[in-house]
Order: sequence, then structure tokens, then C-alpha cells
Amino acid sequence: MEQQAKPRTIEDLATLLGVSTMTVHRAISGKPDISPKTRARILAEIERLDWRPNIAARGLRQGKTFTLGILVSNVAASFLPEILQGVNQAAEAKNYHAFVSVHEHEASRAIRHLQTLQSKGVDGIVHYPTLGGGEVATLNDILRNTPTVAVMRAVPDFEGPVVLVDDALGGRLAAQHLLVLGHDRIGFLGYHDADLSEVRRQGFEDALRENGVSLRPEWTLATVASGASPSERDLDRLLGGAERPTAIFCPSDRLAARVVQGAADRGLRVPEELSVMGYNGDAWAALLPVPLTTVAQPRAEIGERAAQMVLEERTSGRSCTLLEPWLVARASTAPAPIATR
Amino acid sequence: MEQQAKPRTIEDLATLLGVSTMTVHRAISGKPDISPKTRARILAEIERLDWRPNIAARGLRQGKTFTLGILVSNVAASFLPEILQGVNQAAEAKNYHAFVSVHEHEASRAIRHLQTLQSKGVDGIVHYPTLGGGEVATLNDILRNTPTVAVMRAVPDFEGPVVLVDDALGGRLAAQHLLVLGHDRIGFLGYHDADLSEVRRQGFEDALRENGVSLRPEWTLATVASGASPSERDLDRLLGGAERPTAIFCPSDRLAARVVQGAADRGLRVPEELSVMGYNGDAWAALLPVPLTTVAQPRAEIGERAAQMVLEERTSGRSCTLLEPWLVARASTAPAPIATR
DNA sequence: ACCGGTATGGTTACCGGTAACCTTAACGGC
DNA sequence: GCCGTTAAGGTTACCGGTAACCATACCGGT
Repeated sequence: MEQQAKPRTIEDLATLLGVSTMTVHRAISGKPDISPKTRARILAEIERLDWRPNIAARGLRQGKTFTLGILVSNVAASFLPEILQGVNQAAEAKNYHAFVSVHEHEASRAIRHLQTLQSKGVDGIVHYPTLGGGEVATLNDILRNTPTVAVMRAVPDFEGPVVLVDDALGGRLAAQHLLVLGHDRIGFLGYHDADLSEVRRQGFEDALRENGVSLRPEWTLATVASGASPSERDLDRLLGGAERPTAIFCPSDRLAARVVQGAADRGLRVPEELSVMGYNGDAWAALLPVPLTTVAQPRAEIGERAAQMVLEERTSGRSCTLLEPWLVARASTAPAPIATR
Repeated sequence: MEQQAKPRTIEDLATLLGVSTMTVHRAISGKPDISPKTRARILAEIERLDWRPNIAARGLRQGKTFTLGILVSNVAASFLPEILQGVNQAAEAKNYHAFVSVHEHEASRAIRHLQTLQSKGVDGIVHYPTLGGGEVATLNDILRNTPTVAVMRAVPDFEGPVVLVDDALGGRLAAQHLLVLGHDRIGFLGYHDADLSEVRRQGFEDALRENGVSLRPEWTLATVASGASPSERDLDRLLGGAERPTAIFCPSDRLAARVVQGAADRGLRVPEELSVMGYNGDAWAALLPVPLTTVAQPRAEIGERAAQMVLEERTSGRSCTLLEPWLVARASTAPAPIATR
């Protein structure tokens, strides 16, 4: 039983089958000018011999690689898996292959990866921008040749399309929820170095004010470094005084979870004595001892939209897709306690 | 001020500079037969014009792409970010570009991605196997042409090299820790569908037995589906009886965290009345109200080793690198309480 | 003046596919 | 019998780089 040598190239295969490379090509590409019988025979042999074309060579000739590059800082970010899933799905639906490049928060690496992606000839790039903007120049440069879209975060000088979730609206939703529950002594604990935090706070505050409730300055802290935890001092300021809020809004679930814990440490019951709201809709936040009320985002859809925009080719300049977050009410919020002062 | 057209190909560039493509090539490749002056001039122009070669074309000619593909189920898995970081670093140290392909736990997608990676001509593949083995045939097939290494998990029929952490040793370390603390009423709560869980339990049990302590069958549960949480029934069985263990070992931090919570729900103090051990060294486990004692793994090193093995080309058949885990003692374990029975 | 060697650079073919174009045989119509 | 048409397939050039080989100028030595 002689083992047939595996054909490596389309030419090997053609020789093996006694036809020309073009005929093989017609069989695999669905192009006409080949008899159904011949096509069937060739496809069967390809299957049997487990041959696959060299995608790089095809891409070189066609000027198209059916490939989508995704550039992110780090896959640990809680919402990235779902965004990637969205991108993947939209890409595969159009027969594209999507892959992820990680830059670990280093601008030089991000730039290098962007250039590599372009050099590899990807048909589009989806970027989740987290760097201060050190890569924006490169990004704009690449944008001129390769469709590129940013997701989740608006970058000041980036000239390409963006897919965002309306963070101001998210803040408003949080405010409405607390207003309906009758709260009027309300605080905020956010990040000092994350633009998202500020936008969410702004929407939150606006909605409160429109309803005649003010966000108390003495209970409005934006002191935490993103990725860090609030200090005990911050928690004391919010929860330690005789005078304290009945509800606190945080622009992330992580922060909210810490506030809940800080409240517990100080003997405050959540939600009976204190309502706490998070943001993001992280899955783990539903599994906490006190499941968090939060504002959720359509993560998979962000990815899908981004992929679609990138692949639709209409380089119609800077467009911005704005998706809507929604409220997920769980156990960390409750009607405001009767004022006891 | 006329805007100079950007050269797209090496030929455009050569024409623009009044030299041949070969001279440009010599400048960028570091090959000899070019004067330092000419090289400097060309490199300067390349910089100025922001030209980069087409990597696909280069790869086609050289039969090498300086690219490494990583295939994983889902980037949400807690330890993947660090493994990816390790792979990335090792790859970049050798001027390779590493990227990640996600199959979302679907065998058909995994197979398709593996084939795509090979078709793209990657120089190596790092795979984190989570599927039941449906992709192993494809994997072995691809292995014949492209160096491939599996990480973290041993797959029965996979014929290529593997980088593993010694889970049995991890179990033994956990056992030793509890033995030193004087525990002899010990339980286990693990997964029923994860081989890792079983191996860790085995090592744990072996080390206990060698020291004359038995892992009580009535407190040894492997009932949880991986990814799920233990049922209240399971927790009751471990913690609810009058007769109960003084220490419990879990093969993951997630599980251990739930046990700690279950203990709190039942009025048991951790670690005074119950010691709980986790596994994985997840960062968040240090931030819990009771920081978890756990067995940590050299995650970045796993990635580095895998990348090195793949890139070192020595296709010396099935080799297996075994790395060692270590114990991280935190607050969830303490000396065994005085027996009160 | 001629030769060989070196320094520098150009030419050609090729990697593995595909687009554009060319070839052949069979058939039908008049 | 001749021509046009079509079905089915083959040939050639090309995508953008690079390996292998070729060409020229200039040098010192005899």
C-alpha cells in the first residue's frame, strides 16, 4: 500500500490529477468554464489529499486577504471577550478570519503591531484604544490605506469611524433608577484618569439636576486610579460620617463591589441603608453576596458593528455608531430609607 | 509644496530613489554589497516616506512568515492573558509576530482556524486545548508540517510537544501546607468534567496518605461542572453536618471562593474554624474579604517556553516540559482548631 | 597595457496562487 | 464545406518581495 505524497501547491495537485492549475483553480473558486464532472472529481481529490491553497499567495495576487486584525491592550479587560466574540462572528459570517494582537499597554508595541497588521495586508483593523493617544498618528496614517475602526472609547484626534456606547445615557439611566427609588442624598465614586468615568458622572449628574436633585460635591469623589481600589479614606468620606448618602453610583462594577464591601465593613446594610450602583454588567457582579444593580452594555453588538463597518468598505469618512446601554436592576439598590438624619 | 506620492511597493520606492529594487532590499535586509552611504540614504528615505514591505510577499518567497499563531477557546479564561503575554514576549524577542485566534469552544471552528493558520503559513502554533479532543486529528495532521505545541493541558492522542504545570505536585503542595498546619479532617470539592481537577486531587490525596492522613470519601466531592458553582446541597454535605472537615481543598480559586462564602452563610469563620485552599493564583483571590491561600502557576513562563519550543524548530518529536507550581499562603488557612468534635 | 580582484549594483527567475487571454473540439446552420 | 459559436480547458503574465547570478568600474601589480 503505497502512501501517496501530499501535494503542497496547486501545481503539485494539478500534475497529480493530470490537469492544469487553472482547472484546479476553477474547481475550488466556483468559476465557470469547467464541467461539473471534472469539478466534482477535483474537489473529491482535494478532500482526500487534504490539500489547501496558500492564502498568502492568493492574497498577494488578489490584493485582499479576507483577514481582519484586532488590536487590544490586554485580553484581561472584562468586556473584551464578548467584543471579540462579536467581531469574530461578523467576520466569519463574511468568510473572514479575525485575529487578535495584544500590545500590553505599550505604545511602541501598539504602533509596531499596527504596522505589522498593515504590512500583512489585513483588510481591516478593529482597535480598542487605551493608550493616551501615542498611537493616534500611526492610526490615522494607516487609516488612509486600511479601513480602521475604534471601539468603546472616543479618541480625540482619531479621524476614523468609532463604535461607542452612550455613556452619558448610561449615567442618566443610573440616575433615573435611583430617583424612582426616592433617593435624594446621592454620592459618586469614580476614577480620576478615565474619560469614561467623567462622562458617566456627567450624564448622571445632569439627570439628577433635571429632577431637582443635586449630586453633593462633598460626596463626589473621582480619586481612584483606574485599575486600583478606592482608599479607606475615600470610603470613610462617603460612608463614615454621621451625614451620609443613601445611594452611591460608581462607573464600574469593580468599584461598586468595593463600596459594598466598605459599607459592610462599617456595619451598613446594602441595600437597606445604602443603595449602590455599578456599571458594565459584568457577569461576576451578579454572583456577589449582594448582586449589583448595574448598567449593561451591548458588548457583542459593539464587536459586530465594528466588524461590519470595517468590512463594508464604504470609506465614507468619520462615522460614529452610538449604541444604547440598559439598566439591570439587582439587589444592591432599594427604596431610600426613611430619613432619620 | 507638492505632496510626494507614497511608494507602495519596493519597486515604486526604487524608482523614486533611482536605484534597483535589489539595492533597496540590501539596504533593509542588512545584506552586504551596498555602500554605507547608499544604505543610509535609502533608509532615511524609507523612514521619511513611511514605506514598509509587504510581508505576505516576503513570506511567500522565503517560505517563512515570522508569525506565530495562538489558538484558544476564549480569552476570558483567567490565566490566558498571562500565557499570551509570555508567548508574545518570547516571540517578539525573536522578531516574530504572535496573534490569537479564538474558537469559542466549538470544535468545527477550532479546526477551521487551525487550517487557516496553516494556510496562512504561520511558522508555529501554540494551542490551549479545551475541546474534548475533536480537533486532535487535525492537530496531528498539521503537526506534520507546522510546529505545534499544546499548553496547560495534556491531550491524550496529541502527538506533539506539550508544556504543562505539574498539577499532581500542586496537589501535594496543598496537602503539605494543610498537614503542617495540623489538619487531619480534610475534604475536597472539585469538578467532575475537568481532568485537571482529578490530577490535583490525586496528588493531594497521595501526599496526605503518605503522611498517614486520609482524604475522607464522604467529604470528597467532584460534582461541579467546570464553569459552574457548587450547589447548596454540596456545600451542606461538606459544611452542614455536625461532623465536618477542618480544611477543604478546591482545584480552583473560584470554587474556593464559593466555599468560603458558603461557610460564612453557615456561620463558620474562615480560617478559624475552617481552612480553605484554592488553586491557580488568580490575582482577584488576594482581594477577597478573606484572601485565599492558593497554588500558583508560572503562567508567563508557560507561554514563553511554548513559544521557544515552537520556534526552535527542533522537531525532535514529542517532548514534554513540566513546570513547577508553588504555594501562596494567605489568610484563608490557619492551624487546625482544637478538636471539639 | 593587461589581468585579477573587489566593491557596488543591476537582472532574472521564482515563491504559489489568480486574471486575462488563447486554444481546441464539437456542433449547428446555411 | 465553411463559418460562427460555445464549452472546456490551457498559457502567460503578474502580485511584491528575495535568491542566485551577472555587469561594471576601479584598483594595484607586473
